[in-house]
Amino acid sequence: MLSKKYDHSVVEQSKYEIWKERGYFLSGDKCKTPFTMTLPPPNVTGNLHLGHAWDVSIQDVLARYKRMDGYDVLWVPGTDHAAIATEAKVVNKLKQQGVDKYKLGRDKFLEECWAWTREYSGNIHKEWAKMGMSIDYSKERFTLDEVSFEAVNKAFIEMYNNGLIYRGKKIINWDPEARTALSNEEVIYKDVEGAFYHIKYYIEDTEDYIDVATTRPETLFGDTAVAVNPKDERYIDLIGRNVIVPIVNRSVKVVADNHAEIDKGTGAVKITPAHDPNDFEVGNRHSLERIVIMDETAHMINVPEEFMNLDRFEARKKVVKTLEENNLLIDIEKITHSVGFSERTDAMVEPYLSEQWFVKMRDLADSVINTQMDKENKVNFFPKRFEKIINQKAEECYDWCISRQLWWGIRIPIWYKDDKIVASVKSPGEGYVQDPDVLDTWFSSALWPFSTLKWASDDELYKRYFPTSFLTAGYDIIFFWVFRMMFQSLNLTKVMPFKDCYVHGLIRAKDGRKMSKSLGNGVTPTEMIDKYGCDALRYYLTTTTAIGLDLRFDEEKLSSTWNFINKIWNASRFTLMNIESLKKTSLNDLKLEDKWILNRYNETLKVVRKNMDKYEFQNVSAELERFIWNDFCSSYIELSKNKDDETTKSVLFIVLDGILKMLHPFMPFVTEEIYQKLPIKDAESIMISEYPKVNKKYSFKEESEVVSNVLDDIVNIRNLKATNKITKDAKIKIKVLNEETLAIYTSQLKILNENIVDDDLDINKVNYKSKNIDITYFFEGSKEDENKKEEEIKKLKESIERREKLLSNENYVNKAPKEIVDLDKKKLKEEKEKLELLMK
RNA sequence: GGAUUCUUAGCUCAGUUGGUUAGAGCACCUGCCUUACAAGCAGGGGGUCACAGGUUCGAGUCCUGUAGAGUCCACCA
Repeated sequence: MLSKKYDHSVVEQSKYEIWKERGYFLSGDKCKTPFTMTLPPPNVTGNLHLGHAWDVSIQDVLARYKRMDGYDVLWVPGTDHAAIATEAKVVNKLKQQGVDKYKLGRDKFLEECWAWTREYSGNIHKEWAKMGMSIDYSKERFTLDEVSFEAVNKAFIEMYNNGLIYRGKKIINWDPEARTALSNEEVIYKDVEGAFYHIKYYIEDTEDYIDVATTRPETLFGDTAVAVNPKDERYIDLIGRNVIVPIVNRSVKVVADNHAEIDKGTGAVKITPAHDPNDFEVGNRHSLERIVIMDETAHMINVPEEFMNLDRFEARKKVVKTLEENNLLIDIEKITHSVGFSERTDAMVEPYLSEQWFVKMRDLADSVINTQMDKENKVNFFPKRFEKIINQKAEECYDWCISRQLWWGIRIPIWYKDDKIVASVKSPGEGYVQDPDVLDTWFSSALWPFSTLKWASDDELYKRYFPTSFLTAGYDIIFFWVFRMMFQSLNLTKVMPFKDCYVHGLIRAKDGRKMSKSLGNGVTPTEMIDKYGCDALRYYLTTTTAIGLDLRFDEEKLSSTWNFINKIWNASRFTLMNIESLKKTSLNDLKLEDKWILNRYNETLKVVRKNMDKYEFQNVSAELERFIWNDFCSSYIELSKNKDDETTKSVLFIVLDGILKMLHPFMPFVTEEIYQKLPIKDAESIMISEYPKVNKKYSFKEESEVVSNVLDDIVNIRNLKATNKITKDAKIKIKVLNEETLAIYTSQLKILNENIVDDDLDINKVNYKSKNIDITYFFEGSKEDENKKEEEIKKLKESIERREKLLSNENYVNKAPKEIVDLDKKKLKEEKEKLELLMK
C-alpha cells in the first residue's frame, strides 16, 4: 500500500541505482530499431544549472518514451574538456597559490588540469543521477579521451589533406589574458563608454592638419596610412600626399579607399593594418607596411622608449597626455560604442596579427545549405524557424580560426622541419617538431555525434547507431555547435548527424531577466529538487512552454506541479486500495460509466501519442491533466465508489496503469513507486514496460456521449442547488429517461431515496430539464434564481438563431468540412430540443 | 542595417494543416473537514486574444501595416 503522504524525497530514493544496476539504461537489443541521442556534453568542470536540467529532461522524456515504445535506445553521455574555460579556471587557481602557468610548464600544467577534471567530473555524475537520466554509462565519452582523440586527429588530417584546413597570417580576435586566438563566436560585444579622440595629422611640409578621429589613439604607433573616401571632396586634394603621424613623426601616405565613409567621424581614418581587421584589408589593397605594436599580452612593443612595455590602457592615457601637451589633440568626444570581450576570460579582445590555423568555410557552409533543401536528408528543426537561421548563418560565415595558444586540449597534428609541414598524429621522423597549439574545443564537439560512436575506427557502434535520431540544444549554441556538427558531419560522414533537432529557449527569472550569478536571481536544480522533487521539476520544465520559447521560472507553478503529483498519488492510493484483490482483468458487463472512461482513456492516449511524436509536450500535459484530474479523479473514481465488482476493478486498473505509463517519461520516480504496487504488472519495472497502445475495444462513442451529457446535467443541477442554497434534505421529484444513467445522477447528486417524493409540494421549487432528466427540488427558504430559467432560454434562443443563420449560409454548408457542418446541425437539434423542454 | 520572437483572464502561460460560444495553473468570490486527497472537494466571477486594415462562409490562428518588449547576426575608424 502507498504511504498516506506523497514524500518526493522518499519516493526518489534508491530507484535510480536499481535501474542502473539492472542495466535498463544500456542499449544493444539488435531485434529493435535503434533510437540514438548524444547528450550535449556539459563542461566537465561546470555545475548543472536549470538550463541543463531542462535540456536533459527533454531528452530523458524521449529516451524513456522510445524505450517503452519498443526501440533500442542509445543515449550517449559525456563531458567536454572546454579548453579555454577550464584552462582559465586552473590558471586562476594556480595564481591564487602564487604559481604562474608559464613557469610551471606544459606537462605539469596539464597534470593540474587532469586533477581538476577528475575532481569535478564527480559532480556532473551526481547531478545526472539526480535528474534521473537514463543514459548508457557504458558508452560515456570525454572530448579528450582516446576515442575523441582519434576522431579529431583523423578529421584534422583528412581536412588538411583535402585543403579544407589551412594556415594563414591574419588578424584574429586575441584574448591577451589567456594569450590565445579566439573564433568570432567566442567574442561577446558589449556597449561601453569610450571616446572619439580627434587628433591632428599635419600635412607634410605645411602648417595645415587634418582631423583624424579614433577610439584607440594608442594604435597610432602602427599607423601606415590615412584613408579618405575617393568621393570626399574635402580631402580630394590630399590623396597621394603625405601626413605626419603624431609623436613618432612618421610620414605616411593619404590613400583613397571606400572603407572611409564620408559621413562617419571626420571622414578621415587612420590605418593600422596590424591591429584592425578592416585596416588590414585596406593595407592589402594599398600594399601598406604592417607594424606590430603590441605583444601577446597587449603590452606595447616597437614604440618610442617612453611607451615601451606599457599595458594598452596605460599606453592610451599616456598617448592622450602627450598629444595634449604637444597641442596635437583637438577634442575628446564621449561616445558609447560596442567593444568585444572574450567569452571566457572577459578580457577586452585585441585584433592581433598572427599565424593561425583555419577551416575554410565556404564549401562546407554550402553543403549545409544544399542538404537542407533536400527533404530526405535534411535536419528537421523544432520549431521550424531555426532552419532559416541556420541557413542565414551558413550564407555569411567566415573562415573558422581553430588554433588556440592553450595547453588544455587536443594538440594540432602538424609537424614542422625546416620548411616542411606534415600532418600526422605521430612524429614523421627525426628532427620534426609538433605545432605547440591545441584545437578549439568546438572542433572536437563538432564531431560529437559520430566521434562518440567510434567513427574513427568504423566501429559496429557507428554503423548501427549513426546518424543519430534526435538532438536538443538551446538556441544560444546553434552557431557554436549545431551548425558546426552539421557541416563537419556532412564533410566527414556524408550525412547529417541527426534527424531531428529540438531547440529550446533560455531559462529566465520570473521578472524576465536572465538568471545570473551577478544578479543574484539564480536558482539551482538541486535546490528545487530538494524542495519539490525531480519529478515535479522535470514535468514543469518540459511542459510549461511551447517549443523554442524562453521559460520564465516560476516557483509557484513548480509548486502546483507538485500538487498535481500529489493528486496522482492520492488517486493511486484509492485505486490500489480497491483493486488489491484483482488477479486478472475482465471486462464483462461494462457499465455505462466504464465504457465512458475507457473511451476517454483511448482518446487521451491517441492525443498523447500524437503529441509525443511531435515533441509537443505542453499539449501532452494539458491532455493528461484534464483526463487525470477531471475525468478519472473527479468523475470516474467518484462513480466507482462503493462498487466491488471485478469489472470496475479491472477498469480502474487499466486506466491507472495507462496513466502511470503515459506519465512515466516525465515523472519516472513516482510512477515507478506506484507501478510497483499494482496487483498486475507486465514488467519488473515500469521503465521497461510497454507504452500503451490505442485499443479499439475501448472505443464506445455513443455511450460516452450519453455520460458526457449526464455529467453536464450534474454540473448544472449542482449550480442550481448552490445558487438556491438547497440543502441535502430537500425533497426531490425525479424522472430519468435512461434507466442506466439513474445511478450516476443519484450518486453524484447525493440523492437519498427517502427524499424522493411523487407529488408537487406547496413550497418553493426549482426544476431542471434535459433530454435525460427532469428533476424538481422542493426547498425551504427564498428562491434566488427567478431569472435563471429566463436567462437560459434567452441564451438558447440566441445560440439557435446564430446556428440557423450559419446553416442557412450556402457558402458555409458547401465549403466547410462535412464533420463541422454535421456537428452544427446536431447541436442545433439538441438546442431546439432543450428549448422545447424548458418552455413546457 | 538584416533577421527573428513575443503581446491572450489580475499574474505565469497553453491554444500546430483557419472550424462549436477561447483554455489551464495561481490569485479572487461562495459553500464544504463528503473516510484517496483541506497541498483537497463542489460551484462561481473574470478576456473586443496589443492596435488598424485585408484574405475567407469562418481569423487568437493566415497576409500587410503600426506600436511596445526581447533576442540573434552584421557594423561600430
